[in-house]
Amino acid sequence: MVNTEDQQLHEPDGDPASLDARKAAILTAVVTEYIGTALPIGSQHVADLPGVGVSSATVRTEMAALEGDGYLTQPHTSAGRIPTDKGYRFFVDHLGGPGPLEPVQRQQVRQFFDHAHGEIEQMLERTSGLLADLTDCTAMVVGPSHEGSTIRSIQLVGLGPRLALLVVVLSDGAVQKHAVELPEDTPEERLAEASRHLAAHADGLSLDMVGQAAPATGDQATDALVMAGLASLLAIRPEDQTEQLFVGGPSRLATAFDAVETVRSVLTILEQQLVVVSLLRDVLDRGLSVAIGAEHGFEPLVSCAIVVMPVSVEGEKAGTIGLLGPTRMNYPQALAAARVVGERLGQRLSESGTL
Amino acid sequence: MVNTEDQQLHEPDGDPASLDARKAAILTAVVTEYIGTALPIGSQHVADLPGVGVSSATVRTEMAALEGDGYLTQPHTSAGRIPTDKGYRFFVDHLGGPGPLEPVQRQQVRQFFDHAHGEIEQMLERTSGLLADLTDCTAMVVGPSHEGSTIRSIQLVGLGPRLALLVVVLSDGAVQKHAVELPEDTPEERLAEASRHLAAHADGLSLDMVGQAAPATGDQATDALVMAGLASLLAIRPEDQTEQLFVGGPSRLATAFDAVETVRSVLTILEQQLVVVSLLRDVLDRGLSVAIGAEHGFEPLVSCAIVVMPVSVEGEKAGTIGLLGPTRMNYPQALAAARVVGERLGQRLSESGTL
DNA sequence: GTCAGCACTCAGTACACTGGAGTGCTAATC
DNA sequence: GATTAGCACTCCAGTGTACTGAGTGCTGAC
Repeated sequence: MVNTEDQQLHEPDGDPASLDARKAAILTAVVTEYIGTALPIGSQHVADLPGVGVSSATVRTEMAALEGDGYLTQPHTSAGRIPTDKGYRFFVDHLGGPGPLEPVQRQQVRQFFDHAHGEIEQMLERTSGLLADLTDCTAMVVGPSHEGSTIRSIQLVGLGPRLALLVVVLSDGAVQKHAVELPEDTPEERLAEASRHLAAHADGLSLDMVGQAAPATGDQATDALVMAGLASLLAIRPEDQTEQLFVGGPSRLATAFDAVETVRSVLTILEQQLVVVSLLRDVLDRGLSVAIGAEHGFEPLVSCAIVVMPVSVEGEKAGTIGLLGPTRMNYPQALAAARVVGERLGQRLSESGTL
Repeated sequence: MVNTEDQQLHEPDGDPASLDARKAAILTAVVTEYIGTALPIGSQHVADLPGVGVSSATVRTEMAALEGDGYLTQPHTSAGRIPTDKGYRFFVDHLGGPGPLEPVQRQQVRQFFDHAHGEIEQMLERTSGLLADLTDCTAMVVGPSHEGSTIRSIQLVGLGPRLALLVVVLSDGAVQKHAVELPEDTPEERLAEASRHLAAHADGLSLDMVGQAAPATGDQATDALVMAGLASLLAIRPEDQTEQLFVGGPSRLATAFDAVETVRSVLTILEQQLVVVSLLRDVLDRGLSVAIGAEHGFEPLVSCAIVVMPVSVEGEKAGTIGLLGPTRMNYPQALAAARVVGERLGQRLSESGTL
């Protein structure tokens, strides 16, 4: 009876923002403790925590109310409470910012970026490893999209009598290559000649635009080469133009879940780059930085939570960072790590002018 | 090579090459059945199999003998037998060749290589996926080493006022790139000029040799650029010159093992590219095509078996294929898949002239 | 040498019992 | 009216016992 009234008062239709201070404190305590121990949390345990200041009996009534409102649940009648996805959601929404990183970790990040240099792909790959180390989650790093970038250089390099490699450098520093089989033995000079024509035609264009016919060169054999090069360019497009995904520390999944079947299914998802990339984009598009349980609408990952963080270079979106863990992942830590690494990565990318 | 013969000729104790026909048949039956069911195999079950033709009692005595010789073991007294690593070793050594592939799979391989084209890295990556599909093991594909290959093209491409990208094309079709930060704003023409000098100096050299000082150009600013380019080349060396590793289907590990801890530790190994690459090389160097349990001497993988297969292009070693699974993996199938895919991959690589 | 028969072993399952952690409820207290 | 101590209740986890059945080793007969 009392409960029903309470529900109607506090719960217009599942308003997670309105919990009185004590309920919020207890819920937060349960979430924090459960994240740490992975064991159901009992009322006594919560009452013993500093800062709660009420007896276990009071905690019990509050917990019962929280369960009624869907923030907590019990594995079985005589067990402690564990948070529901809604409980985690409240927790995350009321964190008040990502919070700071441990000094040791801060140091680790600084050191990493001080020593990072050279190739962007390699750096992204290693960044995923760093994130996995920092958070004990599986990390996903999506590289910048080549969508807006234009061709800075295009060149045919002879590798054999009938084989050449088309090497394209984009304005964002990406390099694409494609083997071109030649119909006939082609001397080096003709390749160079064709390269010049291709470059003249394609320089400054985006990969999408380049397919249009190039002007004739006057020499038939060279024209054929140019055409072959353009054809290869077209072949690149669908395959390699999507953002690259780097997954770091998949083994952490086996630490996070103790059901091998869960590990298997999540690993299977991670093997599908396209799925992962679009999942991250999807979460980001919906304005979330954390997707808990079923929130992302992707059934195979209901037992997971995802933290996303855009990486931007001078205001432009230049990639995404993602962290994948169990719903009871350490959100403050994960958010902090994602934010710090995201910022530093953005800086690093803008320093090396990759946009 | 020599090792294999040696091993088979003088065996320390208990000669694995000499088991009488019936023992061999029973051992083979146990291995085959256990590979299929993952359950301990009882004497009755073996006696029921076609081709055995003796009673369960006889099978029992033979099994007891096989256990005494270390080919079989019992999880507990009243259970059936499961093969030991020595048992698997005997099985593999007496397979009499990899055996054929299922027609469906053969078709799958053909189709794959008919549609494979373009980038070598992408092809290797997909090959690892194909192998995982075919064998239900985790597949490892090691790309060709760039060791002997020489520089075919070298070019500085301007990406921003103070940033250039050094793009190096090797004779085997590999493309390496490295960001070069420029001390001052550099016009396009000077980059081109420096590129020409770099190319003249480096063309035909291996990456190892290129570090030597290039002749002066006469222009100081250009010289500085050339030096910066050479410095970047040196920076590439240790990092990226090792063979690339592509891992396909790590989720299969979670199917193969039901202890989540095993999955975790094997996944952790797979995250260390260098370790995996050198492990595969090591097994290959010892002349083995299968390493079972502790045979590879790598403690974290004692519960695994590894199948390796060199990929060669016109007699030259051009990469390695590896399959990783539990010791009770399907050896005939794995060997068959590795052989067929290895051959086709070698053909494909030689067609596209990547050596 | 092979095999049917038999006693034996032991994992797995089912069942009952217990201890303890944790709950919900209620009545007393502030 | 909110808080809390007290209490009865629930249910998991752990333990002990009994039973089953798959599989073994051994033995004696063919």
